[in-house]
Amino acid sequence: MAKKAKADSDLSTEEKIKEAARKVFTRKGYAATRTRDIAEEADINLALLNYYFRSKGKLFEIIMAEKMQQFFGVMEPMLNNTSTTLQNKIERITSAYIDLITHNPDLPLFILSEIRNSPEHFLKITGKASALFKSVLIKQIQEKKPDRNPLHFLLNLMSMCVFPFVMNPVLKKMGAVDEKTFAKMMKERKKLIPVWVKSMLEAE
Amino acid sequence: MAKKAKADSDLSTEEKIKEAARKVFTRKGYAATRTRDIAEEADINLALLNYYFRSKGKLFEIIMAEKMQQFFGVMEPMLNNTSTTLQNKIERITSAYIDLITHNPDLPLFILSEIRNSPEHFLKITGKASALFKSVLIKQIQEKKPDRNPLHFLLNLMSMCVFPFVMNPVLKKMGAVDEKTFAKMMKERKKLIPVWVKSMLEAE
DNA sequence: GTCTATAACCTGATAGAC
DNA sequence: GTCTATCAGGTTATAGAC
Repeated sequence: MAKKAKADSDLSTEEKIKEAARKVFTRKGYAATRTRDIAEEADINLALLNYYFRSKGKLFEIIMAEKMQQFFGVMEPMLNNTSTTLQNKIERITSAYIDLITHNPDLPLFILSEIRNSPEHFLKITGKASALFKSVLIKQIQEKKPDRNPLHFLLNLMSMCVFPFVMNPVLKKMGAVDEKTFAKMMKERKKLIPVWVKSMLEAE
Repeated sequence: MAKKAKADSDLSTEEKIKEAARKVFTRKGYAATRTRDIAEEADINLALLNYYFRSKGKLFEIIMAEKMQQFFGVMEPMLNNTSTTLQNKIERITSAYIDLITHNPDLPLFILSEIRNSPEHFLKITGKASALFKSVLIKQIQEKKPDRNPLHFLLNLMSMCVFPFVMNPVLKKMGAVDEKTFAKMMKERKKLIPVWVKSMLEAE
């Protein structure tokens, strides 16, 4: 991720196709995407897509795996870090999610809707739950609220970070926010969400 | 909504098609849905779909309008109610959203992803923002936190109610929750979310 | 590796019999 | 109103020339 300044024409054909596929698949979803859209976006001949990736489905699987890693990878480095406080972990996760999705606004809706439809692509995430529940992060939450399912708080954290981006297109079309206001709000939320989560963990 | 016990065979052909369209469209989205899927689900002949609704697109518009009303209608009755406290409004909105989506699990992802793709279907929600910002609900939030954009709190409320349902398929596939646990958690959240929102409004 | 042309298939929609 | 048969158009994928 050091240098992303390369123009499309500097990339190999294969990478140009992948870059175009990332863009089109995440924006429109698998079903609404035509291989022609990808070819056009990549500025290459349609036949080359099949030459490099065999099929639309194969290309999709590659992009999907990549995007799932991106989306779920945010929490991973924080799970078993024993040298940070819970509050610090929450701050880092908040910041990482808001930064990631700010630069990939289509990511959450893509992941969440494609996972629901395609029963094949998450063999890679299956079974990660045990690792989650044995994590340091979960233990730190349980110390604060031993009688409550700790998933509640993880869900709240993710909800408040991710869901506003999912609502953003709707809010815009309602005229409730413009792009500038939304960006400003999400920047504010980097500070606010950790405060809110803390107050939730102390509530009742 | 008094009696939903009618079997499919009791419904008119037109209503059977609409019922099937609700199910298939909300589950798979517009692009991934084939008119043949709907016909099969409705147990009718494919040609009848066009006989009653002219086209796939026309049928979709009907279902979409219905579903948008369902989704955004939840908040409407609370917006300008002058005889309830903020806390009471939050409790009612929470309860209404969780009940609605419990019975229509595919609703949020359907609304949110179809709105992003189709630039035609929300002429009906466009411009509702002014009504929102002039509402009693917003004023009551501003009384509590005058210096903060009140949208933050509405977003938090919706996030915590809606987003867990959107994550549910993922959580299931990870093995993080089973159906029973999830249902139990969402029932708990009816009580918890209002408490959490209250603590957020008093934080800092 | 890249292109053109086309095959093979799928999907929405309709014509016309009943 | 409902059915069968079929058309027209679009989409993925490949064959074959360069």
